[in-house]
Amino acid sequence: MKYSVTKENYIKAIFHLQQENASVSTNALAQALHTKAASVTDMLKKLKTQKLLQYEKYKGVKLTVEGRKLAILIIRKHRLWELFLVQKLGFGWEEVHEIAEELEHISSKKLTDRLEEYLGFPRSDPHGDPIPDNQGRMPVNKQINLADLPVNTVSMVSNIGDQSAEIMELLNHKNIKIGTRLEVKKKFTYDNSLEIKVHNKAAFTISEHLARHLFVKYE
Amino acid sequence: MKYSVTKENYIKAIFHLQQENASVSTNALAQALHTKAASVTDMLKKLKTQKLLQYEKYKGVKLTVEGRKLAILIIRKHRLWELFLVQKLGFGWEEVHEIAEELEHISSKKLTDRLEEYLGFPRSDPHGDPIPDNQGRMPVNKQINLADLPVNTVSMVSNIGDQSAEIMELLNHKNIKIGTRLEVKKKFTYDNSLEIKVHNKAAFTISEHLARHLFVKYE
DNA sequence: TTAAAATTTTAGATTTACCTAAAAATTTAT
DNA sequence: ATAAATTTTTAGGTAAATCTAAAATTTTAA
Repeated sequence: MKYSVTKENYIKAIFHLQQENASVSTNALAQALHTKAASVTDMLKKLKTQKLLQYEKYKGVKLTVEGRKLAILIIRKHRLWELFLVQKLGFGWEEVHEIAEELEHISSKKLTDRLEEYLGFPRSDPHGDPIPDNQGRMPVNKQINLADLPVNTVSMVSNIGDQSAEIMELLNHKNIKIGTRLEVKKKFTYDNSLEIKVHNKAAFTISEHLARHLFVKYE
Repeated sequence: MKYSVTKENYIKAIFHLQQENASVSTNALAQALHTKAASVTDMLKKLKTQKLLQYEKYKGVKLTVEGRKLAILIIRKHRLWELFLVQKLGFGWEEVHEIAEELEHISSKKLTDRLEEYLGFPRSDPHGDPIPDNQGRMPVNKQINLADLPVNTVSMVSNIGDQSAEIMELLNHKNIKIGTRLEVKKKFTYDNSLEIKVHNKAAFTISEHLARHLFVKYE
């Protein structure tokens, strides 16, 4: 079955918003897709008839097994292309997201599988997100929010929970990227800011807001 | 300026049909794009207002400088991706055309230029077609139709003038591909079939129809 | 618990790319 | 040169994806 780019984007957005099997609201989708609630309602009806999701008026939406499969395939392609752009074409990891948004809709399954092979069957993309295999199995990254990391524990930045240019600017300035090893030295309860230390450089402070968007692995 | 995939396909088709600055007919376009003449007329009006082409009712269509630039960019991307698929991902040269039809619409200019660099600034694609550079300059391949090749002249297959699976099947069977060195041993005026000889294998006969779709370089 | 607020859906339009059928213009062939 | 054939355009309509405005439903909060 072949779906339009628009439909694929709906499915992907629902997948990303659908935490713990909870259903996704029309408004949340409208915001994520930069469109209006009325448009979302229209589209959900169409996607329902295509059995990609379960939808009841006023009750929100959940992906079916079929829908989830499609979402994972799109994410697989997105992440493989991101890694290709960084690893083979020398792009910076902060500039590949936008290009991968287009490449993820290229349909050839053979291309996806060959690309994966060419990249050596990677397990995660340049942002640290896991890459689903060609059976749709997604490796689970045991990671924790930096704000929840105990003090004095060495950890490695494994994920950035936001793709905006703004966070990238800040992280570049602070010299933090995927793979950066750091530990939390102190937590300030006043504003929940954190004092962290990278490698053996001088410690510095980051906001709670930033910490909440950084994920780390440890032990 | 960003154009829809459909519009890009119209521009590309006009470019390919527009020989020697002659204008292209509505019907020819309809056939090339697998659509109807009425739809073509509609679209030509839109593309005219976007200044991509010159169009007068009943007089056919020609690309403007702007339109030609766009066409060449699309062809550049198409051919770079084809080469990438063959050279880096190990695809057969007969299976890449269809995939490149999708990849040629990826918009990032930086991606195109990086891909070109990654491939070592190639001058032609796996079918032997020249790849335009990032200034839109297209190397001219001096090639001749195999049917017009003088007898007993060693030449090299440089281009296949048809992308169909059918011609590929035949060529695979005959063991002919881009780069194959061959010479014409005899021309039969009865049906214009040709006896050709590849390397030092036994000579065999090909139809005029096939010969007309094979292009070679010699001297 | 019911009124106000927020969310969601419906109704009715718009734009893009396409279609068929019929009219208009051009080309070809007698 | 004019009638027939062909090509091209116009007119009017459809489906996909969007919109605004208004109605329906659900949630929240006094």
